Amino acid sequence: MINFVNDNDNQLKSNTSTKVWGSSSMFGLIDCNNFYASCERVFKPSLNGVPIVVLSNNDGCVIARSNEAKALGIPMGEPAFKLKELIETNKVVVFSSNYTLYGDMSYRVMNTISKFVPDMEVYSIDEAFLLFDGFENIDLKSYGENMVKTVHRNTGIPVSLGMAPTRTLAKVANKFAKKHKKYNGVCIIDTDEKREKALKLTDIGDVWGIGRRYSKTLRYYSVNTAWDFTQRTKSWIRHTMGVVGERTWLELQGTPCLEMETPKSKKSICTSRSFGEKLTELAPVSEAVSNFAASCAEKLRKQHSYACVLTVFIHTNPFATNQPQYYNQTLMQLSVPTNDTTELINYALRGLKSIFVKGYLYKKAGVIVSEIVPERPLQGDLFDLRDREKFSKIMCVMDNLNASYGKQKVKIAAQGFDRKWKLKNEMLSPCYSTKLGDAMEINVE
DNA sequence: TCTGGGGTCCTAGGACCC
DNA sequence: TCTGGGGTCCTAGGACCC
Repeated sequence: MINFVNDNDNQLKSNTSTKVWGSSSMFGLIDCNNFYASCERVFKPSLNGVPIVVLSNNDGCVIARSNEAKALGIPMGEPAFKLKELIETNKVVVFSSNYTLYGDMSYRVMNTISKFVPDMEVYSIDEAFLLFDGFENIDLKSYGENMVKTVHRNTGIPVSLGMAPTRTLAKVANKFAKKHKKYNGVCIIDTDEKREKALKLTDIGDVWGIGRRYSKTLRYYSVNTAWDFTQRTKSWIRHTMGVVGERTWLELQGTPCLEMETPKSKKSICTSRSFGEKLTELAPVSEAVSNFAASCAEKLRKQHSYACVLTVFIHTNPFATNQPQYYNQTLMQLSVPTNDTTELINYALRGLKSIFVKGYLYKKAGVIVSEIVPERPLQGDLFDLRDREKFSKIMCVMDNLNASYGKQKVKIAAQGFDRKWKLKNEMLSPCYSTKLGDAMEINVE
């Protein structure tokens, strides 16, 4: 996702003087506030001011919270069943995740943002890095405020924007923009004074690139804030955290190490799910795995590539410590690179058979395709007996039908109809913005 | 009873070769 | 048969991100 540059010592700039960075090349990080919760709210304005949470697939744990829900102390990632009481007493509104809705809203947000900057990199469903290049004579603060307002007006989604000379600092700035109302949605770090102040107020665990593991280690060495981190020597950081930590260190000093990147096709694609109920027999697991393989194949065709390797894995519920545990996976080299649904299902089922052991309660399975190469004209292989041209045409027809008439209207028999494995989503909202023949206009304000 | 899913990069260690 | 060292490639696992 990210290009690394300036990885050598001579790129290190001195930061001892009070430097005012020019705005010649500033990075921006814009992201949606409480994205999934905000999406649900756009179409149900009656929920303004009401605590909302959105649950992960299978209604497992909390993956998004409105500000009101955060104020109730509902933590991110908390399993839903542990929150039952809190939810009932506080009348928290709960949604199953609706990725069709979020994906479409994301597209609208990104589309609006793209009109404002020469270059952007969509980093995740709810955030994007921006490059402010050639903005020397523009007041970035008011320009940014206008962006934030426009996105909200056009889509109904509130966003925050951080700007700074590096991506890691832009992330820091973004946190301030989100946290404090006085910033009006936009915070800029463009002087050394602001940088120092911001870093002193930033907990080490909140720095982009420093996760739970490293923050624990760092705290042990009395590195508690981002500022403490920058005060250590580069070689100490290198020794403790490797090159990744060193890059973060440089970025926090104001030396960019991470460049904007053009979208690349994925290097691996994974489809996996926990089952709605535990499965003991091969048949329903086969059905699930067929569907996962089909989904991988579809994703491959969408980015016009083939996979050379397919991995299948299955496992029991690791949280059920009183039950016998089993985890296994198998990796297969495909004889010919492919994105053909029928072929990938074949491999996946063969792999599954080789690792499936009867007698366990299976909770989850998945298919991963990797060693992804660009689609290219099909070459005849002496030992390849498959009529690839024919199957390629069939896939094309299938994709087109499913695009016009809805997902899974046409599928392979192995994908089945039982769907014993399918996940729970009992509190799903309608796909407001993408329902067929129901193109929806959003009105806010 | 009930604990997500999909990615990336880096490193250490083993296998193998010369 | 024994010995040493260095390079490369691959893989599994760890760390991080959203």
